[in-house]
Amino acid sequence: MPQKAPRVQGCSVERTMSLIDGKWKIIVLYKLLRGTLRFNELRRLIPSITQRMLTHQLRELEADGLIVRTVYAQVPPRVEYTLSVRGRSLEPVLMAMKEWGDANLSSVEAEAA
Amino acid sequence: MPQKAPRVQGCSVERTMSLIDGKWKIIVLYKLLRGTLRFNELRRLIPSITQRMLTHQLRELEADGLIVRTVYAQVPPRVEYTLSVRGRSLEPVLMAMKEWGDANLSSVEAEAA
DNA sequence: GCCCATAGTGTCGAAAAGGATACCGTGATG
DNA sequence: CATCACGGTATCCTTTTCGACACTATGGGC
Repeated sequence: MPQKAPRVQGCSVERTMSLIDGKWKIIVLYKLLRGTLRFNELRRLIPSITQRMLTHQLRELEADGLIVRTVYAQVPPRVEYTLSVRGRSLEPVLMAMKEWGDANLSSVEAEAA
Repeated sequence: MPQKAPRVQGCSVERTMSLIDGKWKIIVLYKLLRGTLRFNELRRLIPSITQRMLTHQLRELEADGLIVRTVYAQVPPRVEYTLSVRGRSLEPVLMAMKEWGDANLSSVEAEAA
């Protein structure tokens, strides 16, 4: 691969990781696999995230073209988040993680305890 | 799923992410997919990582049971790192990431620029 | 008039991640 | 005798991450 790295140098795995850095983005993307969600729906699905972090992660995901943010100019504000086509293309990665977690997490915890 | 979460609460994707947090671990695991590597071999494969970070990440991966660290009591120190069985079971996740990166990164960068 | 929900923003500060540099012991090389 | 490579440690520092909390505007319910 030629040295055309614009933001990060390194292999494709390294550059992929730079897009989904932090634990939150993967989780947000995973929750959105099921379909469009509003801001507070995401908050309720990920109880351990704070408002501030969720906002921030959503903005970064939007900037990276992985999700689409739609604002409805209503009296109670309504903002919907959807996976973009590119975001949805991450589905194999997300599903691989979910399946690995389902299959391995309990035993890892038992051994690493 | 019952509330048996020992370290992190949340879904399996969330708990999986807590094991491979940070950009380095995924990359280290990915490099180790090809086979056993020594410390400085890993350093050369991941030029942007510092010694300190590599050491730290390797220790955490070892503590989580994803890699195996073998020390040979030789005069030039020789330490080899190998994926454990559990670490190797992450192969689908790692390969899904690599393939996504290969397929999507250049266009993402073009659009997000 | 006051509190609720929505979808955030702003600020503060702690904690963690990450980088730079120096240092360790050993044996071989020069 | 000085330097090198190996596989790290130790220390210092900056940057980023992340949580807690307060605050915003709007309209509706009480």
